[in-house]
Amino acid sequence: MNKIFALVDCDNFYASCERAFNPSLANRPVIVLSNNDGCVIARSNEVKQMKVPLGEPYFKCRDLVEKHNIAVFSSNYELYGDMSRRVMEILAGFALDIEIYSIDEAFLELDGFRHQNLDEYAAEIRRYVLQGTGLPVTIGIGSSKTLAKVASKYAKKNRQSGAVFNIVNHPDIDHLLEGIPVEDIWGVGRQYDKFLRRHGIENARQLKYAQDKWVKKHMTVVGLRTVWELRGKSCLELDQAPAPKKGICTSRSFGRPIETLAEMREAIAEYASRAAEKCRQQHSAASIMQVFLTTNRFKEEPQYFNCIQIVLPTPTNDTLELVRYACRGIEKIYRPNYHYKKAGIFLTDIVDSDNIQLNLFDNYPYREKSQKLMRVMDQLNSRYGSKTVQVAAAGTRKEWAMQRNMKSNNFTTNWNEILIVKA
DNA sequence: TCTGGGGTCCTAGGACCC
DNA sequence: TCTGGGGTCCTAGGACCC
Repeated sequence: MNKIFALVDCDNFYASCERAFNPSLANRPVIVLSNNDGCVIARSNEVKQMKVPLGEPYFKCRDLVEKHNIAVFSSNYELYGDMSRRVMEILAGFALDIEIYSIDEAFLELDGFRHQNLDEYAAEIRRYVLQGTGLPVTIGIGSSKTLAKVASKYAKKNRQSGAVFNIVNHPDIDHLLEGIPVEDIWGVGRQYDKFLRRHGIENARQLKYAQDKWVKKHMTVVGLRTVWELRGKSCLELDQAPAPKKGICTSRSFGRPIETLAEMREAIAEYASRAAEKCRQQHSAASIMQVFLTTNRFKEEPQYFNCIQIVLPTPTNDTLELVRYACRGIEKIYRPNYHYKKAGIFLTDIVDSDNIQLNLFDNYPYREKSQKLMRVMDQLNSRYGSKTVQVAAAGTRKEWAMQRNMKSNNFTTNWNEILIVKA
């Protein structure tokens, strides 16, 4: 029997999160910017209609912002992360199996509910999420994850048909697929779009009936799975317990160019401690650390990029240890007289932290003590907000830190910033 | 002035082994 | 002239996702 998947997708997630706590935005166009207030990464429907593309540099749409009185926000990941958690909690109550696919999307397996009216069931999910969080969602239902994605895309593009679209028993799926351009299919990016169009495949229906052999040859087994999924044959299982990450990256552009080693050391210490935190969160330890820095490639000035790989004597997730190696690394690749734009840390060769092979010549005498310290640090930061406790090497003034001049409050995670309702 | 950040999977080809 | 056959592991690069 065919499976049944639902894709629940929050509408304009970041923009909607801002709206949820600010009723005056209800009828005002909203955009949310990337780190450093660089690019537009979320747009309310009004802004989408103005044809502001995703990823547009902010400075290029300033005029439009002014003209249409668009509300602009720096990204507030603490808020979005917490709102996401709330949405997922509600969704988990509606299905036996759920895959949290991204911050604003989840797949539900609805096989067990096939005897119900799925459209009504989905509408009910939607009402609950809206009531519980203030966030609108769109739900697509299909017999494979790819078709569920297609259905949700269709619902978003054809608003008049509602925020729920069920493709499972659609009388003429092929006709519907004909109206879906290939680049709208999950798994078809820019390159494959160009390639397919060169070969006369322009919509989902044409891809659905492409030859298996040809697809596999040019789009690997990944592409072939997409094609089979379009045919309604489910090839992608629900992934309920995501594996720990195999690489952990923390990198950011600076609020202003860095021109001294001292500041660069601070920044890299901060990124290293953030990477260590992420590592501990998933109970991992890293065997290799890469440290990199770069100038601004958009500017016509001397360019420099470099990267150094450090093999750690013993796999570790210890902030103090990682910060020490990171600083040593950056000192080796730092060259004076450049304007640096960005730096970062990449941890790889990740292993389970409960299962670390200690080095016979382990030169870190405080390992056990330090682990206790890390636990306390993590607890404090989780309870009182991130960076309540941090390493001194990361500095205190941080004039290089990213700019978030238009950030909203952390309404749900910080008592001091909670929403106040006036009588 | 101003251009984000963090991941996954697959394949081809080279090194190396017996 | 002729120069095996079959593996595995690793890496770089290319595609994709949000």
